[in-house]
Amino acid sequence: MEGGLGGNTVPPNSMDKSKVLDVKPLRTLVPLFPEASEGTPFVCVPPNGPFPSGFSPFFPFSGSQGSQSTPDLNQNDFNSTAVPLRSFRAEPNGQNTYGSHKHKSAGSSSVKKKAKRIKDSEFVLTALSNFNPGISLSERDDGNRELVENVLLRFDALRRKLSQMEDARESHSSITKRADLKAGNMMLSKGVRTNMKKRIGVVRGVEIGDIFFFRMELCLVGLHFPSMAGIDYMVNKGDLEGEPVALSIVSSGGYDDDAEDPDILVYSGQGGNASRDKEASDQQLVRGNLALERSLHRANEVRVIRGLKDAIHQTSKVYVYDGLYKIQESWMEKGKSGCNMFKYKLVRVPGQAVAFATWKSIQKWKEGLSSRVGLILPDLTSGAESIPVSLVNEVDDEKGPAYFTYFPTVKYSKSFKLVQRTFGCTCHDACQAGNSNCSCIQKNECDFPYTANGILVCRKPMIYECGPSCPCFRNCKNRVSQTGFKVHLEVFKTRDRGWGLRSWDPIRAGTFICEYAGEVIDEIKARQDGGDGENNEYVFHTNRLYESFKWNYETELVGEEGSDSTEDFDIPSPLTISAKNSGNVARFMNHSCSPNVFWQPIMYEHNNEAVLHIAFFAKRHIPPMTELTYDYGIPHSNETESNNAAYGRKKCLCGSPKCRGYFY
DNA sequence: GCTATCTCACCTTG
DNA sequence: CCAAGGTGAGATAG
Repeated sequence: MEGGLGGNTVPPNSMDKSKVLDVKPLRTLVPLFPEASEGTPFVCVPPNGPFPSGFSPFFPFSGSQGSQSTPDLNQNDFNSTAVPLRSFRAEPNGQNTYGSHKHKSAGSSSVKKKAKRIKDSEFVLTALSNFNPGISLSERDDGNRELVENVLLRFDALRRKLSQMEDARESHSSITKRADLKAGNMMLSKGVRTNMKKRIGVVRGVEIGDIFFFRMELCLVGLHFPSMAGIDYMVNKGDLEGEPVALSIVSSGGYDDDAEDPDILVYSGQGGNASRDKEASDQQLVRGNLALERSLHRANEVRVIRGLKDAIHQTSKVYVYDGLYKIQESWMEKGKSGCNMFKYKLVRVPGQAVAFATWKSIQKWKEGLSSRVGLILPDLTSGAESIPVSLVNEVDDEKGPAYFTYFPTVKYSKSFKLVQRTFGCTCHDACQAGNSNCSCIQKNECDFPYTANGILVCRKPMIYECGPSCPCFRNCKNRVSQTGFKVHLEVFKTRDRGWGLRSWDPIRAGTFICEYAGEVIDEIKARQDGGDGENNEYVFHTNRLYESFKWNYETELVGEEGSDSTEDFDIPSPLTISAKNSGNVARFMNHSCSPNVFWQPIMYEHNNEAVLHIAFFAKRHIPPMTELTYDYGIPHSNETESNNAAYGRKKCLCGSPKCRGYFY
């Protein structure tokens, strides 16, 4: 699923590709491509192949009682490492020594220690005293895909909320702005975590190619525990020698360890750095360095997490889980300071899904050092967006989707106006998060809807942005969805679902992706127009039934009263947008029953009229080259019955374990 | 031998 | 560039 670039290029069920056109900028052309009845993106083919690997069978955990038997099918972590480590054998008393905290009672030692640790931060303790993490003790030890995603989702929701609260405070500098650490601490202390048991090799539920944006996230899902240190290891006291074993490393680019080959990593040992009150010194063969040395001899697999600069937020970092490596050799060399440094050469275990290699390729495409295979058009928007959108087909010889006019936003025809006369704010610089006088912020229940770097904090029935009618600066932070998309998108041919949309850049949860552009039409007219069902593609409806999901933070975690409100919102005025003739990249987003993108209504002023837009945001962190999908929803039953033809059911090929089997 | 507490270093983050 | 910051290994004391 994730990071699936390349792979096997099996030609799909072949359609007639002979009617392919010469390639010209799409937006300027009149539609002349085949009838929608042919070459429609939503062909009905039985799903081929099994579910994506790493998806353990669906296992609901929301029931808070601890279901003891976590399904453990093929992911036996010890088997898969295939390295018989003596230190892993049970001790005489049958206990696996390290990390496997004993479940004597709810107040096990580690929990007690945590509680003590945060005792001075009464905010956390009082707010959380009755909190039920919904994760059983056994699930805390050993995770699965569902749990990992759940933990990451909850962490980020909390982190965004804490960021928002920090942003709103008066900015005297003494206040710490480390929402990531605070959120991480709260999660850990309340047991919202998984894979707590330290282990060599595979971590259940974490897939190769998964991305993270904070070191705390690595810790919460059990991939790499130290919040700063680059080497994680464990010392097994049952082992006579008491030798440490390296488990995982984070390569953050702090030391220059660059290799051409993406399967090779030369990693520097830890320590010896000069700091404010310390001279550079020789590295010592202790801690992590010792563990890596021992792991070289034991030949155990080491997880590698590669830290890279985030393409969208230049100042921050992305971490990519790049799978298992083995240490091939180690040596010592003089660093820049003239002191001794340890070096470890790690080689990727063959046969694993690609991850970091994809990133390397993308980097080369961007720098123009290598050309994108299957590239049809470098920019199908012909410059209508500030960032080009590639059109690519690596699968067959179809030369492009049916023609349409590229139009970057939503068009309201004169006869149809969803408008109310309102006015924007009166701020004369950039609207400030804590400014209670800004009327645009007031409309958002006095919460600034975005964090300082433009990430959506919460889903809401409506988000009010500052608009063209507001006198505030154009770079006001409350204009996220109207300043064009920031990720490098690509329209590509999928294997069995027509054309799809994906991104070259890694995308954080809450990132604005694009809006749904097109012509606003009447729902009734839409039904008439869409008479044969096939024409119903490229239409977006707000008034369908959507599967509910939880994305916002849990109110009890930040000490707010009241139970969490539902996130099933109604749109007061239903909106139907047709992108059949003109639209933007959003029209290529396919349906999935486990989508990674959701939509959010946004309103802002234009010529003193409030206009509604539909904006798409990332539901979770999305690795590069992962298809972007959202839930198309289900038409209300009276419509499906009376208008079955217009809302033709299509077989769903999303492949998720929760697949409903069809979509509309 | 065990635990509680302290100190320090760690490829952090904005 | 810097300072606040969480974690856990290791040291020390009881």
